[in-house]
Formats: sequence, structure tokens, C-alpha cells
Amino acid sequence: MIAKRSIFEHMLSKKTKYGIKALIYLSKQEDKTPVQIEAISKSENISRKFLESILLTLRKNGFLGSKKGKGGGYYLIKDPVDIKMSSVMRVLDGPIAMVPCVSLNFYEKCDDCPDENACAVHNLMVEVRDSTLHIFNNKSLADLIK
Amino acid sequence: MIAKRSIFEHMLSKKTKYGIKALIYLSKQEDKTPVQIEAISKSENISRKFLESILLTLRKNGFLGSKKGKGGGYYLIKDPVDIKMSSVMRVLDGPIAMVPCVSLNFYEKCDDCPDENACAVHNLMVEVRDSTLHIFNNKSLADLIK
DNA sequence: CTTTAATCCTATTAAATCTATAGGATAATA
DNA sequence: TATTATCCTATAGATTTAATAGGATTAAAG
Repeated sequence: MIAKRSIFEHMLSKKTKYGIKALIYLSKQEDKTPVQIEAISKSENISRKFLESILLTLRKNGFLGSKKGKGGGYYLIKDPVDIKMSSVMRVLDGPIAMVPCVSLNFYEKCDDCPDENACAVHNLMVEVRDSTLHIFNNKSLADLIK
Repeated sequence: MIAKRSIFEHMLSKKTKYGIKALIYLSKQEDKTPVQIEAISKSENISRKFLESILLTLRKNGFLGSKKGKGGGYYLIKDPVDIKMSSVMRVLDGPIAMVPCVSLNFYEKCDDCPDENACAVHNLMVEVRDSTLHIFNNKSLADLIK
């Protein structure tokens, strides 16, 4: 009874998806009062501990600020307009797409491919990379919430 | 010493990549004489047994024909012009991208998401799906080899 | 100054998936 | 009948993702 997978199934890891949802949640807050993990977790149906690690990553990478102790929590420290989806996805990593030989930031040569300029698969994936990146580069958190 | 992954790393599984390479190899044959797995395996640096299972899948899905016994092997039974990349990728499955809730063919609801029309992540991924699918739908095996 | 509430941090487990291999069954050729 | 090659199913190994555990740290409140 396992549903067959589509070619689009795992572009977005749960980690990244949850991260974006948390960012959306935080950007909808009226003021910049810290919000507790628990609140976001419940509202968005995300495992408390898993979300904790995700928010930690977002904080360490300059998206969120935090406050410890009573009344503590997380809050956005960037303007949603300045948070590009591509940067969020890079930070939360998760394998989203394609082959390493096509990566701009973390290029890696394919073991099997002697000449990638002559590799038709490579060139196809470059095309997909560019179109996808174009979308993620031009979509901000602010765009997502409107 | 593990290289950090990019957001584009695993869009294309090795299975699919090898499958496309095999199809390209076969489409470059002069005549339709069967080619043995071994020959493709060596030429493209693909594990013999792994490739065997991939070719089997391609045959069962109408891309290849085969012949057993001496002088046997695989051969293309469709015109490269009629082999769309999207259909190859669907057949060889491999998790390529995105979230199941965005799949046209194998839709699946997200556990965490009560209303996906209101889900900003969902809508973002629909956009990426469409742009990627557009490329794969309009790229044939024939396009790849020229 | 003690209690309580929250994040911080590292490590580890569990589950899923992809990659690859094994080994024999089947079929075709010579 | 020997040889060559695909057919087929099962399984092992490796990698990655998802999730959990448990305590350390910090801050507020009384």
C-alpha cells in the first residue's frame, strides 16, 4: 500500500518545509516579542524537538534572534522582504535537487563522467537548476505571506 | 571531509542519470542491433548489475526492446524524438523533487498541513514544479544528443 | 537566592531510501 | 548440448533524513 513516488517528491525536505513555515509564522507576529518553540510547534504541527533544531540553525545563520529563560523564545531579525527563499533553503540544506556537478556553491565532479561539458545529462540539469534558482532567488518571505 | 550539500544535490538519482545515459548510448547506435549490458556498462562507467536492473525497467516500460541469448542485448524501440525526459524520469522514479502534495500524478496530502490552498510553501512548490516540468516535457532524447 | 521556564547543544536512535550485488531461471544461438 | 546473454527476485550495504534524549546554560520573577 505504498504510494508510488513522483519525480517531484523530495525536492523539499521536511526540515526546510518546517523552517519556512516557522519563518512565516514568526513574520506574522504583530510585534517582535519572542515566540516559544512550543507555540509554533503546536500551531504548525511540527515535532517540538525537531523544530527546536531547525530554529537553532536559523538563528545561527542570522535569520532569527532568541531570548532564553522565562518569556524567551524566537523572533525574526530580518525584514521578510530581505529573506530570499534560496538563502533559507541553502541554510537548511536538505537535498532538494539535481546532481552535484551542477551545483553553483558546492560543486562536485561525477565519478562516472569524464567530460561534463559533453554530458547531455549535465547540460539538461543546468537548465533546470537555472529555472529553479530563478524562482527561489526572486521569492522572498514577504512574497509568501501575501 | 564530507562536502556540504547544495540545495540541488539530489534532484536526479543515479538510477535516472544512468538510465538517461544508457538511452543516449543506445540512440547513438547506427543500426538497431542489440547492445549488450556489458558494453554500455563499460562505456558509461556504470555498475554492471545496477545497470541491468535499470535497463530491465526501461524495457518493461516500453522504451527498450531486448533479445536473449548469444548476440542478444538491448535496443531502442522508440524514436528519440518521442522520448520525453519527463516520462523517463517518471519510470525510473528516484526522488527528484519537491513535496508530494504538489505531485500531479502521485498526489499525497501533507500530514502537517490542514489547508494546502492556504499553504504558502505549497504554492511556491507548485510554481517550481511547473517550471521544471515544462523543461522535462519539452526535452526529448533527440534534443539531448544534438 | 532559589525556583521555574526557556533556549542551547551534542549525541544518538530509528526509519526510509538509494545503490549495488547475488544467484539462479530462462531463452536463444550455434 | 554448450554457451551466451537477459530475466527476475531477493537482499545486503551505505547514506541520508527525521526524530528523540538529556542535560547545560541563561534569564526572569518572587
